[in-house]
Amino acid sequence: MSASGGSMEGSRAVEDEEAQDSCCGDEDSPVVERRNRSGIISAPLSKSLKRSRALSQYIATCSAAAVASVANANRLAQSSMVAAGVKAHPTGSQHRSQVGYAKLDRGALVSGLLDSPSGLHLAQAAELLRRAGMLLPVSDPSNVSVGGDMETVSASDSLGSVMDFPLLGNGGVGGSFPYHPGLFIMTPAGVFLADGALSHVTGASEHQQTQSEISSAISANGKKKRKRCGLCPPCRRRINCEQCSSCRNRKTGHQICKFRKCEELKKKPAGGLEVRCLIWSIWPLRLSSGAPGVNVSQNPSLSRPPEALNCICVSVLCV
DNA sequence: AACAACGTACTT
DNA sequence: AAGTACGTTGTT
Repeated sequence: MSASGGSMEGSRAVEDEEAQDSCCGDEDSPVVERRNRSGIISAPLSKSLKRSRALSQYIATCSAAAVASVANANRLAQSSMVAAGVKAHPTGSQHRSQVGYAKLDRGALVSGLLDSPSGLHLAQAAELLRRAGMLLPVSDPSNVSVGGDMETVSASDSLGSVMDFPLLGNGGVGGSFPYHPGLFIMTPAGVFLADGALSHVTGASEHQQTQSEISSAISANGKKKRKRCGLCPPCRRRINCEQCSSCRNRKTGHQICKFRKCEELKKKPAGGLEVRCLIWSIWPLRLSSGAPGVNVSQNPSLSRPPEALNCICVSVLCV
């Protein structure tokens, strides 16, 4: 790149700063004044954002809080389902989509997660799934049938099936992962498992601890303000440029610096809530790496970016 | 579509 | 209460 010019400076500055952050980590290190090439000082954001972690940590170091969050989300999602008049039992098509978890290669997904542009949620999802799979035995075969006759799945059935998501297949000690993909919901606050599937492994205190977080992530009327992701380059930028229109018009505009505007918040919220199903989030990873049984050329819809898709189960939960 | 201004949720 | 910043709406 030999391009130079005034308009490029801003984005280059962001990239430079991002490069710095990514190599040094952004953990709770002492506040050290850092400047990017444009001389912009990095300053702390809110406390909540201080706790952001490097993506790899979401894979390598999983906390018990993740499991607690899952348990709390269970109840919430369950009540949502009840409100929507939806049963937690899988439908026929859902049943078909469950078979075949075990065929998948776990390592490939994990590496894919790490490479994902929306890595945080995917990494969280991966860890969550792995943990849940290790913690729990298959609960109720009549409720969720997994790991059986996967060979009966047709090519057409593979559209939107879970057979491309290895973590759902090899959960660990217990063998096949016992939860229907529709039970997973993703929110800006993380990935959650619905339908009380984990309620028996966590205590009431943990339940209460994260209840407020869940409520924040999924409010009843959907008008809750979204929060910045804290991980994208703009979010990691820590000082206003003081030159963009937002900075210049801060008093009247009430807008964050344009260089700090979260990439996620720039996108339109899907269906009032930014909730996507794990499956669709991981989808492109498997497509790009040659998902077994998936023929993109015969199914053009498969090549759509996951951002444009919302999981069916999410629609049920949020509509 | 980009921008500006305002209302207001949320945080400190 | 004051400051910050997201969501919405009107204007260009």
